[in-house]
Amino acid sequence: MSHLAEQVTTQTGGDAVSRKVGPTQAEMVRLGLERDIFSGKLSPGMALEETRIAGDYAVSRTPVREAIANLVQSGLVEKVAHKRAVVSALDTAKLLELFEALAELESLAVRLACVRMSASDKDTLRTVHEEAAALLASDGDDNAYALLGERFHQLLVEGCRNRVLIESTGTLANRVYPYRRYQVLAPGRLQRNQDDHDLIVDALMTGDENRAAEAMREHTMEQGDALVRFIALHKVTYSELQSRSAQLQEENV
Amino acid sequence: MSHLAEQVTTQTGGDAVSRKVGPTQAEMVRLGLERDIFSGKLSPGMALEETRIAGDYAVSRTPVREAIANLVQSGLVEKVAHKRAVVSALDTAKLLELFEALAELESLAVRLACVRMSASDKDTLRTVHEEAAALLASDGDDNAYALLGERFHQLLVEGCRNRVLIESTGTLANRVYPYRRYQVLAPGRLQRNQDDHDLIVDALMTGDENRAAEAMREHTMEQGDALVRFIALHKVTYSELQSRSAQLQEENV
DNA sequence: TGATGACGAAGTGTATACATTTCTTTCAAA
DNA sequence: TTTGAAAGAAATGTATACACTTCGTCATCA
Repeated sequence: MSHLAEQVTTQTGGDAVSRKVGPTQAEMVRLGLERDIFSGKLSPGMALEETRIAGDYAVSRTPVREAIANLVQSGLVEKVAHKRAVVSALDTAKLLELFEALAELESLAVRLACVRMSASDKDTLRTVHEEAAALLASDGDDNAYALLGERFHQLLVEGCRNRVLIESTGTLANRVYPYRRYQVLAPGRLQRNQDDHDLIVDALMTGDENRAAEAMREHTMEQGDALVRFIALHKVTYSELQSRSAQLQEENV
Repeated sequence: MSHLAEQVTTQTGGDAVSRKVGPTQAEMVRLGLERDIFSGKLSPGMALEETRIAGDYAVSRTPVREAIANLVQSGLVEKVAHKRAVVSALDTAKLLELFEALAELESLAVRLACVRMSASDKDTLRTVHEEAAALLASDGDDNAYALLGERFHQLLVEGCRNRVLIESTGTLANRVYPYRRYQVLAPGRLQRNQDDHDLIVDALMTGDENRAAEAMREHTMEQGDALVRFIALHKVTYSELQSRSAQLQEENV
């Protein structure tokens, strides 16, 4: 369910003494497809052909179909009967609605976290935040900074201590994830991001739940607006990225 | 996704020759299982045996497995590899978390609906509310009142005009639905419910979004608390209901 | 030339057979 | 009597074959 890296064990056929137990084939395919969607190897709008995927993963169509069915329910893939499944392609309006909902959920989670987070968890959060600040100041690796940012968000949301809310937030976050990679190019975004986090941490430490919730909502909504603006401005580039990803997958057969 | 009747469009209609086109077998099985879960014919904790279900619906195990996979992702059913799928059985803690999240989502939806609902939609809402009041005053059918109540909630949530939020709210509502039927027995609940709705409608019509949102949250949270209290008090009865449901299904083969 | 309908290819939906795992029962030993 | 393990039964996971639908292509006709 998470977009974080997950290992996919590739088992070459004909292994006589292979370990029987372990992840299901369908599970492995699902994780693989999820990763490809998050990484952009499968761009929004691209079709998922069961036969091809079955070939890629050296399994039959049955587990592939099961994997796709799961992705459909999680919102990452869309499908209608007798037609090919496609990676969910969100128009601008839907994308904004998604961000609005996500912003409200995250805001709510932070409000609850303000009261429910343990002192040690707050310490961990502050540590992560300061590490990110140091990394940004030293002009470090963007990817490393992104990972810290994800950990920051995860700690924050999990602080609400409500498994259902955590799950719902995660689902929505996953649905916007395939689009987020398009906005890392925007200039000054990282510093702006860090400043937002600063506000959130400050309010959280003060115990001001209203301010923390408001900061969180504005933070996420700003990300959504920025993304939509970026896509609107770079419509052509976006289409190019899609087709290029399609070619890439073509070659990887 | 909703517990309400779902219509699937059939393309080639109207010809005398019975052409097998339309809803997929897997879709039909999914809807059937969903209905059985909502109606209580399949109680939380009960196992879903693929072979038996396949027999009941006169299909093979393949569409049954697909249907179950969907239900798993929607949270209505839980499953681990190589073990039987079971209808999600929520403990008291999880149930409270579910209601907390649902209450917040519905509260948020109502807050947005306060501003975004059209005048005609507000009129419809008021009409439904008044019909319910009349039905309750005349000591009418409980089932009819429940249906009006669902329509009331649906109108309210859809008033937020955010498809993602509507979908998320619906998903959570579905997950608590199998448990809601256990609380209709509580005395005075209907009148209390109607009073709550009164507060919500009043605040909504006034345009007081804060008051409307607060009324909605308290309304849902109260339902959750009442349900948890009821289950705690009637633990034995609850178990009896479960086993009796199991027997019922046994006979319906 | 353009529209239309039929044909073939490709892909999805389902049934069935087989493989693997888990559950159950039985029997033996402490 | 109780515990434990092993064999059989039952259920799930996967592969494969086939049926039905959709889509692209091309031939036919206005």
